[in-house]
This record gives sequence, structure tokens and C-alpha cells, in this order.
Amino acid sequence: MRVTIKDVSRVSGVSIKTVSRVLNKERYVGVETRAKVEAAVAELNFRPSTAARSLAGKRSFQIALICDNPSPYYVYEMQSGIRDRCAQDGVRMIAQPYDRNAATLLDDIENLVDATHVDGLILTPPVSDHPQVLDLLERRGVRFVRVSPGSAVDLASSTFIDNERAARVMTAHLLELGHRRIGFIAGHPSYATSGQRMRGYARALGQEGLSLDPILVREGSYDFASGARAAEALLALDVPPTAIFASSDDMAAGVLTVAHRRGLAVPGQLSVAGFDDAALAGFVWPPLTTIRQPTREMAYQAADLLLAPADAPIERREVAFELIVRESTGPVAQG
Amino acid sequence: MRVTIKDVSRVSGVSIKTVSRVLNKERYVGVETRAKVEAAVAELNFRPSTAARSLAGKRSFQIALICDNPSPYYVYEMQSGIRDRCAQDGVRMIAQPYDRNAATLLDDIENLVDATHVDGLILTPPVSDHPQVLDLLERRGVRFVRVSPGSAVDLASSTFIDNERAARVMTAHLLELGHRRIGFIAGHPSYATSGQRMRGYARALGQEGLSLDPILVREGSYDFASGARAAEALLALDVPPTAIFASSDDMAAGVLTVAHRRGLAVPGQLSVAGFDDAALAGFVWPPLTTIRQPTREMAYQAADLLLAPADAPIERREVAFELIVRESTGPVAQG
DNA sequence: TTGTATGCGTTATCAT
DNA sequence: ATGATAACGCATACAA
Repeated sequence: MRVTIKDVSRVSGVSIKTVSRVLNKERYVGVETRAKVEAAVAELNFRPSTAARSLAGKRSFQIALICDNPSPYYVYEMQSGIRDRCAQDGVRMIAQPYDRNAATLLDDIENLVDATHVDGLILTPPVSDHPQVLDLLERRGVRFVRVSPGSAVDLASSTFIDNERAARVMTAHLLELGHRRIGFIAGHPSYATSGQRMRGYARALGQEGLSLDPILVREGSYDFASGARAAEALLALDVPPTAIFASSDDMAAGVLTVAHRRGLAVPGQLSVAGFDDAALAGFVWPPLTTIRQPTREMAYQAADLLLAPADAPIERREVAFELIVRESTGPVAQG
Repeated sequence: MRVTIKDVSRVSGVSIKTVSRVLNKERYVGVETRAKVEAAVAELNFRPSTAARSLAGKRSFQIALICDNPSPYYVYEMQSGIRDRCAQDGVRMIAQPYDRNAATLLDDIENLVDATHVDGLILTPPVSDHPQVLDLLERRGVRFVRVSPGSAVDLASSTFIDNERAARVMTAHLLELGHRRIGFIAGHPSYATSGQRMRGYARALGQEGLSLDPILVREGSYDFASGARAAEALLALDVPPTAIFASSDDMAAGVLTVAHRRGLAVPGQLSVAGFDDAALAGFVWPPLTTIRQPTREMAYQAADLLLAPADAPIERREVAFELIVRESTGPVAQG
């Protein structure tokens, strides 16, 4: 049979309530009493039932991650970071299935909240900016933390990198190498990060006195195929760009593939830059120059904010990015 | 406040128990009664509390995935397949953190089982062959399904592909192209699939009257770095192989990178074959010839077996693999 | 600092 | 086919 708090109470010779106190690390427990209880817990191998705890108490010891991203690496890093933090508090993570094309998103989330009594949610783009989801959670008084929010940033705590500055740094790097026609592949507009990165690109150009040429800017959707399509279009221009800055690594991989099929040497005839440095770090060939986005760290901090005391103030926590320069962004080719 | 079964009972005018019957799709409920209850459920937007259900009943409507794999793509596909199946039954998935290096695996799993009362577990390699874990679950009477088990395959239901035959098919393909010195990079021995794939390689050689040359076989660990290391060693041989069969895609990517750094044309001077076709499908350049392992389908079937009626017999469900031939495995170079 | 009684929302048992 | 009532294992309010 199952070991219950009652058994611990009996073995240790104290009341159920006192055992509960020890489990929840409440104050006002005698040192001796605590020791007795802990001994009994260890002896019986007692593990409190999450179901009973969440039914009786205010906490469920579960949080949920709402994450639908085209990149498995992103998802993996998000989960890893969150779990690292949750493990410290004995909290579990529910990986909620979410199909970005599903019309049932709102219903799914409401169902999740009601059914599991999760202590909180972590939202990643593009859900972190979904007005109706935010509204729903606010109305229901459910705690949540947003990753990379783009609007209403003071609604709840969040973690992020400075996407605009990162894109500016990357673009400036390309400009410094002598590039003047730099193609840019944006993400889907529903991702706030897409606009942020595009603005960084535009500002870096402006600082060099260059104006943004709309023909050099394409819309992708952060995945391989859209990056390849955009590259095809850019490289087919009468005056093609000498460098392409894809605002995600998967799209950059698409660019590389297309460049190769067209017989272009990289970086000899085309410089390629990416953004994220997860999917392709280490093993795409040739290596990309990228902005490294510390996804795992953002996730860890998001969980940290979510697990903070209920009265903790709303906090925006910025994480540092890094420019990783590899051989693929060489100077402009001679002649 | 929270909507409870009591509210539904009041609004629909039937007893709590009858509402429960409708929710659980039990028999012996009048058509009219059922309709009334369903109307009330919809009107009140009632969602039963998972916590209360698992406390009172025998089911928790939650299952857990124990998966620690070096490849984010594998993890992603596993989760996706499982969630697709679980969604049909309104069951949730807990993604249990598991560090393959952790000494606490057994304790973690026991804790998970006790704390959450999960209805079952899905185990992926190498945990699917972990003797103590299997023993623990058996002892505790916890239901579980194994993915790609290597031993004691009748212990519980499982899903798998015929790894040995797949490796044989791949190797035969290379032999047919004229290759006679084919390097092989195995996975870590703790993965049963590693031995299975190696045996397939050896058998294919045998069928051509070739004996396995131990110097051409290296041990990796299914990740990029180990594949690169093994390739370095193989290509540094006095008589290097003309083809390398890496038994995972990540290792194959390592091989490709090393080949490139050494100035080898692929497939001109070296043919490269992989296994899995998840991480690299579509975007590694040059494309690999691989065995496509339908991870998502294996996951879906695993969940299907786990959610089957309690009295369902133990079942081994095989899923088909596919040989994907791309340009990278060309014939042996002339001269 | 410790103990007692009550209730969380559902399923299970046993009635009718 | 439907209903009343006792669990389930824990936290909470309130006492002592």
C-alpha cells in the first residue's frame, strides 16, 4: 500500500499536522521533532501525493510550458532551462501540446489551468504576445512569465535579450567587413522578436548613412524552407546582396544550402549570418557567424521568476547575448 | 470561484454520481439524463479537477516520458508523437527531467511515480533497458511501455524498428556501390540499438563474403563530437575507408565536417551514411543518405499501447524504417 | 511549539 | 438507471 502522512505520523510519534509542517518547511518546529519526522520520512520512503497537496492546498507543484516553436533546439533548450530550475523546488513541468495552427489555443489553456491547477505558466513567442491568452490569464488570476515579450511588457515578469541591439551588432559587423548590400530575412510578424531584429538591422544601416532597401528585406518564418525561399529570391536579384543576415539559424541554414546549389562559395562570394546559435552551433558546415541567444538561460530565469514568492514585484530580467564570429562572414569578395 | 461537479449536478438536476458517470463515459446512463448533464457542463464550462480525480480514483490522467537523448530532434519527435496520442484521451504528459549522468535516476523515478500517481511511463533508450528501473516498475506494479528495448523484450509492451535489418540494408547499399572498406561508428554500448545496428553492418559484410575489420569500427556516443573524433581516427588510417556509416545522424554530421576540413570531396572521395534522418533531414549540406527512423510514429504507438485497456495483452509493435538515398553516397571514386 | 477537526472535488461502494 | 455517503491524502483554520 501507499505510504501516507499518517504512517509518518505514527512512526515518528507526532501529529499529522506537525509532519506537514516539516514537509513544508514551516517555522515553529522543534529541532528534535523535526529530526524525528525526517527520520521517519526517510525510513518509510515517504513521498507526499501531489494530487492531495494540490487538492487541499493552494499549490499544485506543477507549472506548464506553452511553447510551439519551429525549432526543436529551441524547445529543448527551453525545457532544459526550466527543468533545471524547477528541480530545485521539487516542481514538475507539464509540456502542453500546442499546435500554432490550432483554433483551440484559448480553450486548451483554460482547460489546462482548470484541470491541473498549475501554479503558473511560461509563455514563449508567439504566445507570449497573444492578447487573448494574456487577457484570459489576467482575468483568471493565473500567474505567468513571458519570454521575449514585445508589447505590454509590464503586464507580468519576463526574460529577454535585447534583440534590436543584437541585430544592430551583427549588421554593424557585416558593414565593417565592407558589405554594403546586406540582405535581411525576417521572421513571421507574429513574433515580436522579428520586428525587433529588423529594427536593429535598419538602425545599423542608418548609422552608416545607408538607407534600407526594401528589395533586400524578405519575410520568412524562422524555419529552413522559408530561409531557402528568401535566399533564392535575394540571389536572383539583378544586383544580389554580398551578405545575407537571416534572423534565425534555421533560415540561415536554408540560405547556405541555396548558396551552395548555386555554386556560390561561402564566405568567398556570399557572407551568411544567423541568429540563435542553437540548431547549428557546432555542426553545420560551413559554420555560421551568429548571435548566440542564451535560450536555456532565459528559460531558467523565467522559471526562477515564476517560482518566486507570490508577493514578488513584476520584474523584467535581461540576459546577455553574444556575437560569435566564424569564418563564414568574410570580407566582401574582390572584383 | 471554481466550477465543481456539484454545480453541474445542481444545474442539470441530477446527482453528483450521475454527472461523474457521464464524465467517465460509463454505461447505464439515460440518453436524456446524459444530454442534460452535457448541456450543464457546456454552459458552466466545467473542467474536472485532475487532482481530485487522481486522489479519489484509480487514474491520474497523466503519463510521464523518461527520455534523455543527446539529440533534441529525437526528444522533440518523441514528445510530439506521444502528445498527439494523449490529446485524444485528454491525458497530459509530464516531461521528467533526467540527466543521464545523474546517480539519482532510480530515486527520481520512484519519486515521480509516488508523487504524481502517473498512469504509466514511456521509457526510451537507454533507460528502456535499465535493469533496476524495469525491476522497480515491475515491483511497484506501474504500467510502462518501452521504445527500442534490447533485452527481456516480453517484459512489457514496446515499439521499435528492426535496427539490425536497417543497418544491413544501408550497408548492402554501400557494398553495392562498390565500397569494400566501410567504416562504422557505433553508439554507446548502453544503447541496445547500438549493438543491433552493428550486427546488421557485420551481417551485410558477411553476406558479401567480407570479414569485419575491427580497425574500421569505432565507438561513438550518438553525438556530433564523438562522430567527428571517430572520423578523424578512421581517415587517418594508412588505408582509410571509402565510406563511413555512422549509426546516428549527429555522428554523421561530425563525419561530414571532418571530411570537409581534410579537403575530402563528399561523395567524390568519401561516402557518408547516417541513421535517423531527423536532425539533418532537409538542411545539412551535403545531404546524407540515411535510414529514416520514424521516431514520431514509434512514440505515437508507444502512447497508444500505454493508454490501452488494463487487460490488453503485452504487445510488440514494429514500425517500418526507410532507406533514403541521396547524392552523398556515390560509388567508389576512380583511381 | 504542537494537536484537532474540517474540507478540497472527485470516484467507489452500496444501496434503491 | 440513479442516488447517498464514505473514502482518497493532504493543508488549513483554529485551539491549546
